[in-house]
Amino acid sequence: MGESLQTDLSRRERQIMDVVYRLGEATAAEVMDNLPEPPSYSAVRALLRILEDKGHLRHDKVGPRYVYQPTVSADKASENALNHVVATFFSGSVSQAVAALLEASDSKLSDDELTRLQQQIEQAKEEGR
Amino acid sequence: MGESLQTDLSRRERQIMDVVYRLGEATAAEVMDNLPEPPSYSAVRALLRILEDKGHLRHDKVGPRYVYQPTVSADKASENALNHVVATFFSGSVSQAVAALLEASDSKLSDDELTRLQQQIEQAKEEGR
DNA sequence: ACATTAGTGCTAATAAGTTAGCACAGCAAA
DNA sequence: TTTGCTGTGCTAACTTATTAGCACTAATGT
Repeated sequence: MGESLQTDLSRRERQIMDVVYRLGEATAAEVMDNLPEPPSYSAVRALLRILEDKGHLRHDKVGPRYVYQPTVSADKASENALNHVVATFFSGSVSQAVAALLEASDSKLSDDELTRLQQQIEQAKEEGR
Repeated sequence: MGESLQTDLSRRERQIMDVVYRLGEATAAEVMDNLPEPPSYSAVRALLRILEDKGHLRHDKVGPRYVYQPTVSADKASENALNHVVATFFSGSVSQAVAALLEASDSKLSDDELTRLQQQIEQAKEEGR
């Protein structure tokens, strides 16, 4: 088990999980507002319940309304998502994926960020010994 | 328009596109072999035709059979996929995403690969001025 | 030429996903 | 309390996705 999100979920369910991860946690109304081709409020609520049934979400009741959160931490989920992309498009090569990430968005990365990355890589090297 | 793959496609359609991207190109039989919970051959062919109708795939006829390829290059598609993950899980921060990539798989990255990455970052810095 | 094999196209049935809309519960303001 | 607002639960319709199965075509070997 592992990368269920990519494989198990229907179109809408995935869209909703994406929104919840983007926001960290979200109410039905917030989810709806952040959905492409927004469906009805009722539809969103139904989907949220289904996702909870399937174990992907849980909710706290805060005030009168439900606030949904992922059951799988953002860390794990992002790791799964990245692994999936790496496997699908980069033959499992993390370094190629990183290269693509840098290339696709070189203008967006500040000098500071690049320097920070270099430090992280340096660190990874040291830990590797 | 842009990141349609993440948003537009149904579960099976997405699975199939993933397989085609993993393999670069594929026949119906190859797609079927690489699908989770493999559906019938007939089902796969139907889906391939639908994906072609929607403009995500095209085929060459090689010998008696069709070989399907993505209409969107792997480069573009991977860029879209990465951007989507970055937006969903890392608030748009490429550097955070790279960090996660390095961390999740530090054991898998060789010293050589890390060095190569550092060079790429160095290059990105220079291009940025 | 003929039979056989391996492929595709298509249509109709089934299954799954999605939606709308009504019923009910809680809370706040009059 | 009663009214109105904002939320949820649920069921039944509906739409879309998925599947099976049969008809057809092209290539291959005899």
